[in-house]
Amino acid sequence: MRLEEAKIKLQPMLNCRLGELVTPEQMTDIIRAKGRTGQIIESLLGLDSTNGNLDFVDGELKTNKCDSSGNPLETMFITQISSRIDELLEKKDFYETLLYEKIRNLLYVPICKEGDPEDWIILPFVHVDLRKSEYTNIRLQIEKDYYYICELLKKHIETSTDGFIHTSSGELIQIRSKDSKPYTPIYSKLYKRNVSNKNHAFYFKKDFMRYINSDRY
DNA sequence: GATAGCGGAGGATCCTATTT
DNA sequence: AAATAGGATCCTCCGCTATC
Repeated sequence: MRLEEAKIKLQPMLNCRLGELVTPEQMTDIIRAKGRTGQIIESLLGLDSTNGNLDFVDGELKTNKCDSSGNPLETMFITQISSRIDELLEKKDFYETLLYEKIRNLLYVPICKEGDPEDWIILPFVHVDLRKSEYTNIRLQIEKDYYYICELLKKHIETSTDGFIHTSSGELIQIRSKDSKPYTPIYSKLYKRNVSNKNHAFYFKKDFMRYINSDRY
């Protein structure tokens, strides 16, 4: 499925309560299973999830917890880094990274999660295509953030007391821990040792969502 | 050739300490 | 006291290997 097709399918669901769209059974455990809402949206769109790294053939879907005005209440997960740590430490070209592939063409769907799950609302989405000229500034800022974060990671590995990486932030994106027990340590071939006892991931900071919200559909 | 089960990627949010 | 930063944690899905 292409991203544009998903926009059309999503259109009638905007401003709908979750209770109107799915059964109570589908909402079971939705609080504890943090990613459930995202998976529900995927299934409502009819995504087959057999698409390699991306949700769409040409882009990615992200949902995030918001208040009723669409203000983001959390940072937004992008992708884990454990298997690609050395690419980052070598400052691989931004446009060749999985990070860029994941965020290049993004359908951002804020979900207002005030009240009971059946009353949660799918808010109007934002389509962020970083290749378009209107997003040039944001793209360049993220590129800048990326190289800066790569530098911070190296600095942490070489100078922190535990020799591990720690939260590394730019203006719009950051890397911080992301794992569950049992942890997956991050091993660097470059340094020939573990550079973290648990996995980490790229996240969008809230400022990214605030920025793109200014042109919500 | 099936099926179980394990590990890592993917769906995210929660919690506590620190800063403002 | 409220907001942000930094770290921790939760569930699901899927592919690969081990085992049937």
